[in-house]
Amino acid sequence: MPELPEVESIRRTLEPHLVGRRVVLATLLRRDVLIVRGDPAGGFSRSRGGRRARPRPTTPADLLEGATVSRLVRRGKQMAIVAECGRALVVQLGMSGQLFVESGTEPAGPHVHARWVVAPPPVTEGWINEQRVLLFRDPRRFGALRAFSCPADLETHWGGLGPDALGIAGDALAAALKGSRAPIKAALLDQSVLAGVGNIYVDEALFEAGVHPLLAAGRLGAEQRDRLAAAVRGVLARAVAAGGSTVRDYADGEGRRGTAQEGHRVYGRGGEPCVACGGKLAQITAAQRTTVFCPRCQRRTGARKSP
DNA sequence: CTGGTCTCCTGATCGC
DNA sequence: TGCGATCAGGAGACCA
Repeated sequence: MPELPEVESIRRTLEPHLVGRRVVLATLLRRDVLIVRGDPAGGFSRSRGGRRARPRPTTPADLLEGATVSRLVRRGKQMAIVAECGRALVVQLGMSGQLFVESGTEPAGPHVHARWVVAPPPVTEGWINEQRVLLFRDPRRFGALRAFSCPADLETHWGGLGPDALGIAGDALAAALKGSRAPIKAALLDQSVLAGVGNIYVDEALFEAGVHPLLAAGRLGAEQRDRLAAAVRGVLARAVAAGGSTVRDYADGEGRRGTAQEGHRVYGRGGEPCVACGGKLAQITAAQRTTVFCPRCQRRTGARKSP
Protein backbone atom coordinates (compact mmCIF):
# COMPACT_ATOMS: atom_id res chain seq x y z
CA MET A 1 0.00 0.00 0.00
CA PRO A 2 2.12 2.83 -1.25
CA GLU A 3 1.95 5.98 0.81
CA LEU A 4 4.24 8.99 0.63
CA PRO A 5 7.50 7.21 1.63
CA GLU A 6 6.93 4.42 -0.88
CA VAL A 7 6.12 6.86 -3.70
CA GLU A 8 9.15 8.96 -2.83
CA SER A 9 11.34 5.84 -2.90
CA ILE A 10 9.94 4.93 -6.31
CA ARG A 11 10.53 8.48 -7.54
CA ARG A 12 14.15 8.47 -6.42
CA THR A 13 14.96 5.04 -7.82
CA LEU A 14 13.34 5.80 -11.18
CA GLU A 15 14.97 9.20 -11.67
CA PRO A 16 18.29 7.91 -13.06
CA HIS A 17 16.45 5.64 -15.47
CA LEU A 18 14.04 8.21 -16.87
CA VAL A 19 15.18 11.80 -16.57
CA GLY A 20 16.68 13.11 -19.78
CA ARG A 21 15.45 10.09 -21.74
CA ARG A 22 12.96 10.00 -24.56
CA VAL A 23 9.91 7.74 -24.51
CA VAL A 24 10.09 5.95 -27.84
CA LEU A 25 7.04 3.77 -27.38
CA ALA A 26 4.13 3.85 -24.95
CA THR A 27 1.55 1.08 -24.83
CA LEU A 28 -1.71 1.10 -22.92
CA LEU A 29 -2.72 -2.49 -22.28
CA ARG A 30 -5.85 -1.68 -20.34
CA ARG A 31 -7.56 1.49 -21.34
CA ASP A 32 -9.66 2.25 -18.30
CA VAL A 33 -6.59 2.87 -16.14
CA LEU A 34 -5.91 6.04 -18.12
CA ILE A 35 -7.87 9.12 -17.18
CA VAL A 36 -7.90 11.97 -19.65
CA ARG A 37 -9.61 15.23 -18.80
CA GLY A 38 -11.37 13.67 -15.88
CA ASP A 39 -12.78 10.56 -17.57
CA PRO A 40 -11.49 7.03 -17.94
CA ALA A 41 -10.39 6.38 -21.49
CA GLY A 42 -11.70 2.85 -21.51
CA GLY A 43 -15.34 3.67 -22.08
CA PHE A 44 -17.05 2.52 -18.93
CA SER A 45 -17.05 4.99 -16.13
CA ARG A 46 -17.27 3.47 -12.71
CA SER A 47 -19.88 5.94 -11.56
CA ARG A 48 -23.54 5.11 -11.76
CA GLY A 49 -25.03 5.75 -15.15
CA GLY A 50 -21.66 6.69 -16.51
CA ARG A 51 -21.66 4.17 -19.29
CA ARG A 52 -20.59 5.97 -22.41
CA ALA A 53 -21.32 4.91 -25.94
CA ARG A 54 -17.84 5.35 -27.27
CA PRO A 55 -14.46 5.08 -25.64
CA ARG A 56 -12.79 8.43 -25.18
CA PRO A 57 -10.10 8.81 -27.79
CA THR A 58 -6.60 8.85 -26.46
CA THR A 59 -3.35 9.52 -28.22
CA PRO A 60 0.06 7.99 -27.64
CA ALA A 61 1.10 11.45 -26.51
CA ASP A 62 -1.20 11.12 -23.50
CA LEU A 63 1.24 8.47 -22.29
CA LEU A 64 4.17 10.73 -23.23
CA GLU A 65 5.21 8.82 -26.33
CA GLY A 66 7.74 10.89 -28.22
CA ALA A 67 8.39 13.14 -25.24
CA THR A 68 11.58 13.56 -23.25
CA VAL A 69 11.27 13.23 -19.49
CA SER A 70 12.51 16.32 -17.68
CA ARG A 71 11.73 15.41 -14.09
CA LEU A 72 9.79 13.25 -11.68
CA VAL A 73 7.75 15.23 -9.17
CA ARG A 74 5.90 13.89 -6.16
CA ARG A 75 2.94 15.49 -4.41
CA GLY A 76 1.49 13.48 -1.56
CA LYS A 77 1.08 9.93 -2.82
CA GLN A 78 1.02 10.96 -6.46
CA MET A 79 3.95 11.17 -8.82
CA ALA A 80 4.08 13.08 -12.08
CA ILE A 81 6.34 12.19 -14.95
CA VAL A 82 6.88 15.64 -16.43
CA ALA A 83 8.07 16.02 -20.00
CA GLU A 84 10.08 18.85 -21.54
CA CYS A 85 7.12 19.71 -23.79
CA GLY A 86 4.98 20.43 -20.73
CA ARG A 87 2.89 17.29 -20.79
CA ALA A 88 2.66 15.31 -17.60
CA LEU A 89 1.48 11.87 -16.63
CA VAL A 90 0.40 11.44 -13.04
CA VAL A 91 0.71 7.99 -11.54
CA GLN A 92 -1.57 7.05 -8.67
CA LEU A 93 -0.64 3.68 -7.26
CA GLY A 94 -3.74 3.11 -5.17
CA MET A 95 -3.57 -0.07 -3.13
CA SER A 96 -1.49 -2.41 -5.19
CA GLY A 97 0.11 -0.33 -7.92
CA GLN A 98 3.75 -0.73 -8.88
CA LEU A 99 5.89 1.35 -11.21
CA PHE A 100 9.26 -0.16 -12.02
CA VAL A 101 11.85 -0.75 -14.67
CA GLU A 102 11.86 -4.25 -16.03
CA SER A 103 14.78 -6.20 -14.67
CA GLY A 104 14.98 -8.76 -17.43
CA THR A 105 15.72 -11.47 -14.91
CA GLU A 106 12.24 -11.81 -13.47
CA PRO A 107 8.95 -11.85 -15.37
CA ALA A 108 6.75 -8.83 -14.70
CA GLY A 109 3.76 -11.05 -14.00
CA PRO A 110 0.14 -10.37 -14.87
CA HIS A 111 -1.80 -7.12 -14.42
CA VAL A 112 0.62 -4.91 -16.34
CA HIS A 113 -1.60 -2.14 -17.68
CA ALA A 114 0.91 0.18 -19.30
CA ARG A 115 4.41 -0.15 -20.72
CA TRP A 116 6.97 2.41 -21.86
CA VAL A 117 10.11 1.86 -23.84
CA VAL A 118 12.64 4.52 -22.94
CA ALA A 119 15.57 5.24 -25.22
CA PRO A 120 19.15 5.23 -24.02
CA PRO A 121 20.65 8.66 -23.47
CA PRO A 122 22.06 10.34 -26.57
CA VAL A 123 25.54 10.23 -25.13
CA THR A 124 26.88 7.34 -23.12
CA GLU A 125 27.56 8.75 -19.69
CA GLY A 126 27.89 6.17 -16.99
CA TRP A 127 26.45 2.82 -16.22
CA ILE A 128 22.77 3.26 -17.03
CA ASN A 129 23.07 3.53 -20.77
CA GLU A 130 20.76 0.91 -22.14
CA GLN A 131 17.20 1.03 -23.29
CA ARG A 132 14.77 0.76 -20.41
CA VAL A 133 11.28 -0.67 -20.15
CA LEU A 134 9.05 0.92 -17.54
CA LEU A 135 5.96 -0.95 -16.38
CA PHE A 136 2.80 0.03 -14.53
CA ARG A 137 1.34 -2.98 -12.78
CA ASP A 138 -1.76 -2.86 -10.60
CA PRO A 139 -3.66 -6.05 -9.71
CA ARG A 140 -6.49 -4.41 -7.78
CA ARG A 141 -6.79 -1.50 -10.12
CA PHE A 142 -7.41 1.10 -7.45
CA GLY A 143 -4.64 3.04 -9.14
CA ALA A 144 -4.77 5.18 -12.25
CA LEU A 145 -2.77 7.16 -14.76
CA ARG A 146 -3.86 10.74 -15.44
CA ALA A 147 -2.78 12.61 -18.52
CA PHE A 148 -2.26 16.38 -18.50
CA SER A 149 -1.29 18.36 -21.57
CA CYS A 150 0.22 21.38 -19.83
CA PRO A 151 1.71 22.38 -16.48
CA ALA A 152 -1.32 24.51 -15.62
CA ASP A 153 -3.65 21.51 -15.84
CA LEU A 154 -1.37 19.51 -13.58
CA GLU A 155 -1.28 22.34 -11.05
CA THR A 156 -5.06 22.61 -11.14
CA HIS A 157 -5.34 18.93 -10.40
CA TRP A 158 -2.83 19.10 -7.59
CA GLY A 159 -4.56 22.16 -6.23
CA GLY A 160 -7.13 19.77 -4.82
CA LEU A 161 -4.52 18.28 -2.52
CA GLY A 162 -3.61 19.60 0.88
CA PRO A 163 -0.04 20.49 1.84
CA ASP A 164 2.55 17.75 1.39
CA ALA A 165 2.89 15.77 4.60
CA LEU A 166 6.67 15.39 4.47
CA GLY A 167 7.18 19.07 5.25
CA ILE A 168 4.02 19.85 7.20
CA ALA A 169 4.48 22.56 9.81
CA GLY A 170 2.46 22.93 12.98
CA ASP A 171 0.69 26.10 11.89
CA ALA A 172 -0.11 24.67 8.45
CA LEU A 173 -1.60 21.62 10.11
CA ALA A 174 -3.60 23.86 12.41
CA ALA A 175 -4.99 25.75 9.42
CA ALA A 176 -5.88 22.52 7.65
CA LEU A 177 -7.70 21.09 10.66
CA LYS A 178 -9.42 24.26 11.81
CA GLY A 179 -13.09 23.76 12.57
CA SER A 180 -13.11 20.10 11.60
CA ARG A 181 -15.26 17.83 13.71
CA ALA A 182 -14.09 14.69 11.97
CA PRO A 183 -11.92 12.30 13.99
CA ILE A 184 -8.28 13.29 13.64
CA LYS A 185 -7.50 10.00 11.92
CA ALA A 186 -10.11 10.65 9.22
CA ALA A 187 -8.85 14.19 8.74
CA LEU A 188 -5.24 13.09 8.32
CA LEU A 189 -6.25 10.46 5.78
CA ASP A 190 -8.18 13.04 3.73
CA GLN A 191 -5.80 13.95 0.89
CA SER A 192 -7.44 17.35 0.45
CA VAL A 193 -6.47 18.16 4.05
CA LEU A 194 -2.98 16.64 4.11
CA ALA A 195 -1.38 14.88 1.17
CA GLY A 196 0.62 11.71 1.53
CA VAL A 197 -0.50 9.91 4.68
CA GLY A 198 -2.27 6.55 4.49
CA ASN A 199 -3.40 3.97 7.00
CA ILE A 200 0.04 2.77 8.06
CA TYR A 201 1.71 6.09 8.81
CA VAL A 202 -1.38 7.76 10.26
CA ASP A 203 -1.46 5.21 13.08
CA GLU A 204 2.30 5.49 13.56
CA ALA A 205 2.16 9.29 13.72
CA LEU A 206 -0.79 9.40 16.11
CA PHE A 207 1.00 6.97 18.40
CA GLU A 208 4.21 8.99 18.31
CA ALA A 209 2.30 12.16 19.10
CA GLY A 210 0.24 10.52 21.84
CA VAL A 211 -3.03 11.53 20.20
CA HIS A 212 -6.14 9.34 20.24
CA PRO A 213 -7.35 8.53 16.70
CA LEU A 214 -10.96 9.47 17.50
CA LEU A 215 -10.26 12.88 18.98
CA ALA A 216 -12.08 15.56 16.97
CA ALA A 217 -9.56 17.19 14.63
CA GLY A 218 -10.57 20.73 15.47
CA ARG A 219 -10.19 20.16 19.19
CA LEU A 220 -6.47 19.52 19.27
CA GLY A 221 -4.55 22.01 21.34
CA ALA A 222 -1.70 24.03 19.82
CA GLU A 223 0.88 21.93 21.58
CA GLN A 224 -0.77 18.71 20.37
CA ARG A 225 -0.84 19.95 16.80
CA ASP A 226 2.83 20.84 16.87
CA ARG A 227 3.64 17.44 18.30
CA LEU A 228 1.48 15.76 15.68
CA ALA A 229 3.03 17.71 12.81
CA ALA A 230 6.50 16.79 14.07
CA ALA A 231 5.43 13.15 14.40
CA VAL A 232 4.06 13.08 10.84
CA ARG A 233 7.31 14.55 9.50
CA GLY A 234 9.48 12.25 11.58
CA VAL A 235 7.59 9.05 10.82
CA LEU A 236 7.58 9.80 7.10
CA ALA A 237 11.20 10.91 6.95
CA ARG A 238 12.40 7.78 8.71
CA ALA A 239 10.33 5.63 6.37
CA VAL A 240 11.77 7.38 3.32
CA ALA A 241 15.26 6.78 4.69
CA ALA A 242 14.40 3.09 5.08
CA GLY A 243 13.18 2.84 1.50
CA GLY A 244 9.49 2.54 2.43
CA SER A 245 7.49 -0.21 4.09
CA THR A 246 7.14 -3.57 2.40
CA VAL A 247 4.08 -5.00 4.12
CA ARG A 248 2.83 -7.14 1.30
CA ASP A 249 4.35 -6.60 -2.08
CA TYR A 250 5.65 -3.07 -2.28
CA ALA A 251 8.90 -2.65 -4.18
CA ASP A 252 10.69 0.48 -5.40
CA GLY A 253 11.39 1.45 -9.01
CA GLU A 254 14.16 -1.09 -9.23
CA GLY A 255 12.21 -3.91 -7.59
CA ARG A 256 13.80 -3.64 -4.16
CA ARG A 257 11.86 -4.01 -0.94
CA GLY A 258 11.91 -1.47 1.84
CA THR A 259 12.68 -2.00 5.52
CA ALA A 260 10.54 0.67 7.18
CA GLN A 261 8.08 -2.01 8.34
CA GLU A 262 10.71 -3.04 10.89
CA GLY A 263 10.16 0.28 12.61
CA HIS A 264 6.36 0.05 12.86
CA ARG A 265 5.27 0.42 16.45
CA VAL A 266 1.50 0.02 16.16
CA TYR A 267 0.49 -0.85 12.59
CA GLY A 268 -0.35 -4.54 12.36
CA ARG A 269 0.28 -5.02 16.10
CA GLY A 270 -3.24 -5.03 17.53
CA GLY A 271 -3.35 -7.02 20.80
CA GLU A 272 0.40 -6.94 21.22
CA PRO A 273 2.17 -4.96 23.95
CA CYS A 274 2.79 -1.25 23.55
CA VAL A 275 6.49 -0.54 23.04
CA ALA A 276 6.20 2.43 25.40
CA CYS A 277 4.07 1.26 28.34
CA GLY A 278 3.72 -2.48 27.84
CA GLY A 279 -0.08 -2.28 27.84
CA LYS A 280 -2.15 -4.12 25.27
CA LEU A 281 -2.62 -2.26 21.98
CA ALA A 282 -6.27 -1.78 21.02
CA GLN A 283 -7.64 -2.48 17.57
CA ILE A 284 -10.76 -0.70 16.39
CA THR A 285 -12.27 0.53 13.15
CA ALA A 286 -11.98 4.26 12.56
CA ALA A 287 -12.58 6.06 9.29
CA GLN A 288 -13.47 2.64 7.83
CA ARG A 289 -9.91 1.50 8.45
CA THR A 290 -8.30 -0.94 10.80
CA THR A 291 -6.85 1.21 13.54
CA VAL A 292 -4.34 0.25 16.20
CA PHE A 293 -3.45 2.48 19.12
CA CYS A 294 -2.44 2.43 22.76
CA PRO A 295 -5.35 3.42 25.01
CA ARG A 296 -2.91 4.39 27.75
CA CYS A 297 -0.42 6.46 25.75
CA GLN A 298 -2.97 8.06 23.42
CA ARG A 299 -5.51 9.94 25.47
CA ARG A 300 -8.74 11.21 23.98
CA THR A 301 -8.18 14.65 25.41
CA GLY A 302 -8.04 17.80 23.37
CA ALA A 303 -7.69 21.49 24.10
CA ARG A 304 -9.28 22.87 27.25
CA LYS A 305 -12.34 24.98 26.68
CA SER A 306 -11.66 28.68 27.01
CA PRO A 307 -12.64 29.86 30.50
C1' DC B 1 -21.24 21.91 3.43
C1' DT B 2 -19.79 18.10 6.26
C1' DG B 3 -18.98 13.77 7.64
C1' DG B 4 -20.19 8.93 7.32
C1' DT B 5 -20.90 4.90 4.28
C1' DC B 6 -20.62 2.29 0.04
C1' DT B 7 -18.12 0.57 -3.83
C1' DC B 8 -14.60 -0.78 -6.79
C1' DC B 9 -10.88 -5.02 -7.21
C1' DT B 10 -7.90 -9.29 -6.48
C1' DG B 11 -4.66 -11.91 -3.67
C1' DA B 12 -3.70 -13.75 0.80
C1' DT B 13 -5.38 -16.09 4.56
C1' DC B 14 -8.51 -18.78 7.44
C1' DG B 15 -11.74 -22.29 8.93
C1' DC B 16 -13.98 -26.42 7.97
C1' DT C 1 -6.26 -30.85 -0.12
C1' DG C 2 -9.89 -27.90 -1.67
C1' DC C 3 -12.84 -24.18 -1.41
C1' DG C 4 -15.91 -20.64 0.00
C1' DA C 5 -15.85 -16.68 3.17
C1' DT C 6 -13.41 -12.89 4.89
C1' DC C 7 -10.24 -9.17 4.93
C1' DA C 8 -7.19 -5.51 3.27
C1' DG C 9 -7.64 -0.51 1.81
C1' DG C 10 -7.31 4.63 -1.54
C1' DA C 11 -10.46 7.57 -2.98
C1' DG C 12 -14.49 8.99 -5.56
C1' DA C 13 -19.58 8.51 -5.49
C1' DC C 14 -23.27 8.83 -2.85
C1' DC C 15 -26.34 10.08 0.96
C1' DA C 16 -28.29 11.95 5.37
